Amino acid sequence: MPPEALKEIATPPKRERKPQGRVWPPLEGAEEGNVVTRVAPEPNGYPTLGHAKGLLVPFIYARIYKGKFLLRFEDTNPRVERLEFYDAIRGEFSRLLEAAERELGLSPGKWDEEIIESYHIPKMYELAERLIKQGDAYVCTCPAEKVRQWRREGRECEHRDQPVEVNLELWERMLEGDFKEGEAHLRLKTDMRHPNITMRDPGIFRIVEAPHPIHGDRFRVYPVYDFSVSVMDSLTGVTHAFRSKEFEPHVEVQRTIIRKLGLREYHMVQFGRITVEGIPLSKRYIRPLVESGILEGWDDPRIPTLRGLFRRGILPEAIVRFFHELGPSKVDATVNMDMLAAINRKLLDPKVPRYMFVPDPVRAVIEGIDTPVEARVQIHPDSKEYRTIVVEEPIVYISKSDVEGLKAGDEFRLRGLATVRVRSVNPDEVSLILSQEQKIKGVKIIQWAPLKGGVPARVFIPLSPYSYEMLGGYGEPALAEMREGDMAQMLRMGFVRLDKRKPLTFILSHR
RNA sequence: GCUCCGGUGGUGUAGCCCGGUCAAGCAUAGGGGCCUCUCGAGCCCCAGACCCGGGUUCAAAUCCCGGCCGGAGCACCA
Repeated sequence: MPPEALKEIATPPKRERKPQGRVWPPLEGAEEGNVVTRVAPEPNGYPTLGHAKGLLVPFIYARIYKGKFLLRFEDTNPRVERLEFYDAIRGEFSRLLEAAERELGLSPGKWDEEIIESYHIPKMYELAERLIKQGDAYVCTCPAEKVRQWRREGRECEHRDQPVEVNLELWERMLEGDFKEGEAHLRLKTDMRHPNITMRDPGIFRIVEAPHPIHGDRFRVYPVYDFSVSVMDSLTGVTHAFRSKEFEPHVEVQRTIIRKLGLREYHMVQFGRITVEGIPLSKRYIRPLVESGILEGWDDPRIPTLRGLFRRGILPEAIVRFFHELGPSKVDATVNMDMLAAINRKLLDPKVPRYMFVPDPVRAVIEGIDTPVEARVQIHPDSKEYRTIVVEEPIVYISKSDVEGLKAGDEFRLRGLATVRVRSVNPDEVSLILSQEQKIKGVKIIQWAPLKGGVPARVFIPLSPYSYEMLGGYGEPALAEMREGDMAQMLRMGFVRLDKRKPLTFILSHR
């Protein structure tokens, strides 16, 4: 019997491991090559982690099935939309998609086409007219309050049965500007007693008297969400329209619109929203914090806007990996930053240089060391490259937290410089003496900075949207050569991104 | 209240549609060990879950019924 066979008998049970890596569930009705998906953000703010899911889920499916992916701006509520947000969305989405191509091999890492919904408003007017002529839509001039109440009660108002000619004329007048905002809207005629209240003659066009960021005052009648998505998705060839699940009750409305217009149908897929443990994701909560100055801005590293995350040093690649692993689940997920951090760390760890930074510095005088002396520190544990630090005087900074608990006789090593023994500890100065035996193994190794040449720096530690900690101290001279945006690991502290050079300020990404 | 959707280890997910191969996979967090002139990293190991109750079946995480719990929506916003 060959030894391998024996071994098999001896240790049989080990089951084959299933293939690693996340495999996404198949998309209903999808076939390779015929899938078209889209992301449809409203340019009304800076995109957040929540938007990243809305971007990545349809993108990933589009690429899995070698289909098309569209970016469509849903800019049909001019009151809240601003030009700067179109660009912010383009910019942040691009970084994510490029990262998706690099990380997951989903190519091409960009959208295939950009559509701005507001340019299609004239087409939507035509369709509205068609609905009116078919008797499927009517102009209602009831006040909002009454409509709300009657919808709830399932009552039909007097406008519902107006003749087509009257509706046509009222519609014309809406377009012409005979009505003010709120005075008239076009409603789809469905069923005022439908169990799903959103289905009770939903409004499909309304008047908005606010300048549009692109078109100014060209339009005053705008389609309502349910109408514009349905029409746009159908007209642009979308096969699978993704939405976070709060839109679920609208599926029926949208399907009805499509059918009444005789347009092409498509799949509607819902996915769950994500919440970051304790951190507000929605603009509603973030905005007041920004406006009150509690946050530095929409790119504050304490909030999960994409720009905030990037500024904090979370790589777009990490965000992409994160959502790829989360999958398209319909369950609302509460995630903690630990997961994102863990992914980011794995990306950063192999390629980011190491530096020494001493927060809360305390002077340490070393007896018995000949200065000047050159310390050699490894730039990265896996590399053979070293950096030298010139120590001109026998005095270095070490961190207060390392000093605490030290007592005479304790031994530790100043990384790359010397192994030392404690002679005495005073509140603002530690007295050290060079150890006889310069051992490295078995002793605690700590970071330090030279008294002369040490670079003042600080590290911003995000704690919550409302709080942070700022650690000041000295770092090794090489910190002065870093460029804004560079990533590094501060030894025994964590990964940081250089936020700005004057004063030298790092942001702690995570440990 | 009404409509819809979900409930798999501490957390997030895979599996469920097409019952068996699930003594349930992966990740993260937790515990232990090893390695390392940093570490909360890496490597190895350990522990940890199918909401409850019925039913169908030789067989149920998977199908059916009931319950419980959770989420979303109920705007002339998206």
